[in-house]
Amino acid sequence: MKYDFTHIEKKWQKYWEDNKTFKTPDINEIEPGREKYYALDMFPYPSGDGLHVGHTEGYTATDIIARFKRNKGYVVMHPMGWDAFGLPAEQYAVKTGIHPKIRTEECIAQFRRQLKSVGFSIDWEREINTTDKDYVKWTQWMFLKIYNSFYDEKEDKARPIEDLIIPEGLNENEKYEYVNSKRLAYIAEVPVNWCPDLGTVLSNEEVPEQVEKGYTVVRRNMKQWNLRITKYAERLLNDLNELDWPGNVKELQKNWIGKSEGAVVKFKIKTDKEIYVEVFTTRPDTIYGVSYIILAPEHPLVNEITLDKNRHDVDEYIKATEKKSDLERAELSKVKTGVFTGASAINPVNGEELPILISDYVLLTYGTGAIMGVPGHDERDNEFARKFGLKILPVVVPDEIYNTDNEEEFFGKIRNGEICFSGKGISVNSGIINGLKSDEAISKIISYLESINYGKSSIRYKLRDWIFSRQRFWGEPFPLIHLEDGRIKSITESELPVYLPEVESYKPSGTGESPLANFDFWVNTIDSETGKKAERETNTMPQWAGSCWYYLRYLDPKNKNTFCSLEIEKFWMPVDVYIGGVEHSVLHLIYSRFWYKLLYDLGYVNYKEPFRKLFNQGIVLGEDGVKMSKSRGNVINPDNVIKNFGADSMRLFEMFMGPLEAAKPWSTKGLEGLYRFLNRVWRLIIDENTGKLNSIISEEKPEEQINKLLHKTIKKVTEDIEDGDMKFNTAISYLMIFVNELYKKDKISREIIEKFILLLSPFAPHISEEIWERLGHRGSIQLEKWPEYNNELLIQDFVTIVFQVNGKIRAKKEMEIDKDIKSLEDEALNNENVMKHILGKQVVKIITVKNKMVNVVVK
RNA sequence: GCCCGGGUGGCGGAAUAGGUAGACGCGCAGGACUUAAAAUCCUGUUGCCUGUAAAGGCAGUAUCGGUUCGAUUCCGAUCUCGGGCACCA
Repeated sequence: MKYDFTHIEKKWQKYWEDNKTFKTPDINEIEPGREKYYALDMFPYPSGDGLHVGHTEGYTATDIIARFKRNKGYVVMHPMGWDAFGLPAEQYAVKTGIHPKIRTEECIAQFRRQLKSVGFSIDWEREINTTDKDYVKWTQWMFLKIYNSFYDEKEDKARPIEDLIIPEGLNENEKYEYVNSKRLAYIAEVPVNWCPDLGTVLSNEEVPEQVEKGYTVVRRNMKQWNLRITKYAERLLNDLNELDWPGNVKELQKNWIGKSEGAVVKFKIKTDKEIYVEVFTTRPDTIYGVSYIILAPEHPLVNEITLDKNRHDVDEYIKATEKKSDLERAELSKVKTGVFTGASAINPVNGEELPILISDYVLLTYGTGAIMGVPGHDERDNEFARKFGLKILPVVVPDEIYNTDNEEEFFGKIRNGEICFSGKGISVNSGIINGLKSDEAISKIISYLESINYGKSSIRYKLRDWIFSRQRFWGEPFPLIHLEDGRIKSITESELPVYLPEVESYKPSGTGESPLANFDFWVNTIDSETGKKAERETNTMPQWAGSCWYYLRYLDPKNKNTFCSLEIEKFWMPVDVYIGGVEHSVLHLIYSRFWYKLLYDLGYVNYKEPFRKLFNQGIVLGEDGVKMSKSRGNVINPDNVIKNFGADSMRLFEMFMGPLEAAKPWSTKGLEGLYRFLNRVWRLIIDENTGKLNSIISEEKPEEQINKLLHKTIKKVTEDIEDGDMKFNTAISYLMIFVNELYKKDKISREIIEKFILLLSPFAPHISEEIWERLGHRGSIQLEKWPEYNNELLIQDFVTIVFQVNGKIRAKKEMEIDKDIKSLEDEALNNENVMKHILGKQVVKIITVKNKMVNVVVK
């Protein structure tokens, strides 16, 4: 009987399903003291294209770990679900008039079938779908918790809005406005990325993806819902330290959060009125080198301070800026532009008069939207000053130039714009901070500015609040209503979920509102508390909403009372290993961390961080070495691979291609190699004529040499799975070496074979189950104990000693282990080839490393 | 421009508390089995040179230099590929 992978794989997939082999026990069924392991995959968006080999690569890695941990005695959580809200289903609905829910179900069915065909050890009873009413209910519930919370700066955590202390003396309306201004979800007129083709706004993070697809994105001011993620900037940054994440992802998040420490400084505007402009700077020590002030064109002060004679130019400039998208603003910026407002400001440290300009290289959204121009020590300011002929002053010198003969030359070069020094050094021409190192100068000048009430230290982040609304149909509606008096109110929890209507048209409204705005029957509602007329909020949430917390719902998927019980959450969280694509490094992973921290603040979860260990799988390239794409026709379909070679071969090959994080090309030839390996395993153990065990398998005790190799293999495979590097390629190569060795034997102990099959089983579970059964066992191999290795058996009797002369290898010799240094050296010096190379030369010294090498140094 | 990560045979990739470079697989070449092919099995496979052979020599981990008895591994400079950020003051 040949290795009939199709038959074997179907048989065991059915067995696993019938016997609920991978069912994770309920919390009260778990024996006390048993260790848990939570192996999580980034759940897929079920697209119409079906699963691709990139999905299966990451999922295979997680599955290997999950299966291994079960064998190791852990109670394992290994679930799967669907991130099913999303644009493709909606666009399909616009085209066909079929409700996205229906299309989504079709796609899910396809994905589910495919995932099952790979043999992943998933507990399918925990399957979740972000578009289910039950799931949407809890996403909306969480939104309400966020909406009804504020950030307590003193306690540094979110708290329920009821705890907010409202200042005395406010009238009803002011109270309402005050509370709204503190909510962690708020509506605001903000510049957004509007995509006319899609009829929706996009988050900054989403823009590049859609632009790549050929959609245009423009900048436009719109009222949008925002989440105050910026309140969590510091915690999101600090808590990265405790995570076992790839360094580059931590770095990416760090850059994204973009913390800068510096100061805000007030400059008085030279008029008879008391107006000040505030700037943010990381280098307040350069304040004596300021030669002008620049405001962002949108800065609220611009209109107020502009002189009549400059007004025309300023207005023109603002108009031109408005037309530019962010992208253009950045790109065109190679040549800096700007105009004078005619106004000037006073430098608080020396009374200097400074012209005020506007320029689009200053961004309203960062810092205070205004900067102090220090052209001697900032590249951008330098470029600007040279273009506009503004004065350049040297106020910092590098340590090595300070107080040397080169100082004057350096000053000259700064003044004429030849060089710009943005590093730290020593302050000069700087009044009270002369002679101080930059860091000291910074603290001293800040103290001084504080003392005269003209500035204070300040920390700024690049991270912006999260624009949380989308003008789409296929997303979670906001559980909010608009009353006739214009007020916004959250609906009561008992009314959740607010689900999407059954309609026939999904086209954008054209007004910039969500398609939901088209359906009066859905929009018009009644405030359940007062019975008054109200309209539903028609925006929907972004796709990230559902993926912010799905890993929690798996733990307690059927709970009607809460999204996940606190006790269950405590047992299973945090996630022990989370595998997915690097493209989610800043989007999904920062949003989920934020969301989880918020739930933590409000007492709904037990930990500070959700994902203890993160790993990014690399992409699988096409056979031609470039990214797989339909247009190139180099897409590999897992269905075909499984049909032709089996799921076990595919799993094995995807792990054998190389380290998990690397981008690697697919190779059908390579896949065949792994298929060949499995055939070798099969034929080694099974007699192809009878289907019974091969006659070379004996009940005798294992032979010593092969037993030693087995234990070496156990050690390697165990460590490769456990160490977290996800280098399964080397584990598999050891399994191959072992099989190659077995092929040289004419008798193999059954014990050896059984342990080997256990080692193979996480990688190639179907064939392993089948062989395990044919070896006479009942029940799944998943229930067996993982083999342990015996350290004593790892000790080698012989080692190869290398003999070198002057570092060049001249001979090698097999020698008994642990030979003393003297006998190693004697052996080396007596070696024919060594002698040849030291002949006629003087031996200077001999360097010997026990069990490794002898190096004879000669002159 | 800035930050991060890489450059090892024909290919995917092994091996770094400095100590046998190229494990394992693919491909290729030769052989066995077969009428033949496929499948399978065995042998070889970094390059160059000497040698019938056994064997030996030289070079070699992007390039150049350094430290060392010894460097793919450590240090410096350069080239190059990939990813991220990109006026963040």
